[in-house]
Formats: sequence, structure tokens, C-alpha cells
Amino acid sequence: MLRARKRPPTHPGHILKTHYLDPLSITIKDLASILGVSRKTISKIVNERGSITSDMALRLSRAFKTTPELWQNLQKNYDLWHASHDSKDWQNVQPLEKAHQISA
Amino acid sequence: MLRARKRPPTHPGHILKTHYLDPLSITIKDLASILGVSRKTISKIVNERGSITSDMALRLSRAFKTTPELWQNLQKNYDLWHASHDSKDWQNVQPLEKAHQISA
DNA sequence: TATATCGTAACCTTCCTGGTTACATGTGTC
DNA sequence: GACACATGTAACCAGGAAGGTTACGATATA
Repeated sequence: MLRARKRPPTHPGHILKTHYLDPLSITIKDLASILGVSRKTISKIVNERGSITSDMALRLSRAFKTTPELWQNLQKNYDLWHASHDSKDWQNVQPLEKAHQISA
Repeated sequence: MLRARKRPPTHPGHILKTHYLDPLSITIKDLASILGVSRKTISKIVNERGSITSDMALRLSRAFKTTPELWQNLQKNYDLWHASHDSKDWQNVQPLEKAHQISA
């Protein structure tokens, strides 16, 4: 993490809602239809209860004329922040020179 | 995809093996021990049968003094390429002006 | 030979994604 | 009011992935 932030990144579903759906008055049903997925799937993402998968990133990029990487980056940054905060096990990993020398 | 490539990106597990493990003569067992995970988990990644999760990216970054983003980017580029090639459904998505006008 | 080691298979649990169906609520029409 | 329809979310289910533990096959070692 290049910049360790105290607060989690905004959930990509929130950004989808506030930056794309609301300004354009697009409903969950509309977007589901446009993307060719179920209303339930869009509802979960928008309500921050589901992730933006690679397939979904591709679909969103087509609908909103963005790059799939935009959505993917939002999701991955969110994932990485939570992985780093939800558990601390990973911090037990020692850099290799130390760890490998000890075992060699 | 900024550059549409014909061939898939290299699997991150392959890069882990050829750029990190082999040059340093680190075995699967060693790395599993260093990272604090099972041999099976490392074996799957190295043999391109598993993904590098966010947690794993954090662990690898500690062991090899890289950034977690390095590993995460390898994985997500691999994921995105495969999502775009494994199914073509996403290409049916129409840009919003067209799709939304039709339904409005 | 017996034993130890290593990488992968087998078995199992947990969790996530996604669709379909069901449901609760709201809206429009008569 | 009753009724039909629309919308977003819950409930149910199936499929698949990640991960650990145990088992196994192959190899190395004493």
C-alpha cells in the first residue's frame, strides 16, 4: 500500500450509484436490463453487498464507456484495504533474507 | 483493455516460480513455511491452479519486499483477460445513450 | 531395508457469485 | 376501495473457488 489510509476506500458499488446511476436517474432495473444481468445482482453491488467481478467490470465499461480497469481498480483497492485490516496474520511474514537464512 | 493482446497474460504463479522461487532456489515447502500457509496452497498457485488473493498478495509482498499491488495487478490483469475471452456475453452490452434511450 | 521428505491428490468446510422465485411495498387505473 | 403492475430485496439453490488437513506416490537418505 503506497499510502496507508486510515479509512477504507469507498465501495465501488457506492461510486456506481452516486457517480453514475443517480446523476443519470438510472434505476437498478434499468441497469440490470442494460447489462444483461439480474436486478438482484445490481442491487447487491449498489448496496455494498457484492463485488464487481471482472465480467461485471467489462459490462460496466461498455455501458458507461469507461475502461474495465477503472472498475477493477476500485474493487481491488477496496479488497486490498480490507485484506490488510481484517486480519493481521500477513504481518507475521518475515522478509526473505531473514526467514530463508534461518531455515537454511 | 488498453492493449488488446492475443495471448493471455502470464499466470502470476508462473512469474512467482520463474522470477522468484527458481532464481533463489526456494522450494514450495520453504515458501509455504515463510508465508505461513500450507504447501498445498503454494503448489496450486505455482502450478497455475489457484489465484493470488489479496491476503496472499500482502504475504508475498512482505516475503519478497515488493508491493502487494505488484502481485494483485498480475492477478487482475490475468483475470480480466480471461473474463474477456472466456465468454462474449459482455460484448452484448450497449453503451448507455443507445440502450437507455431505447428503454426510455 | 526402513524412514524421512516433498509435492500433489483427496476429502472436507466455508464462502462467494449469480439466477430464479418469492415477497413486501409502492404506484397507477378503474 | 379492488386490482394489476412495477420495483427492489429476501429466500432458496447450485456451482465453483479458496484453504486446511490428511493421504498418497515418488524420491532421497541413512
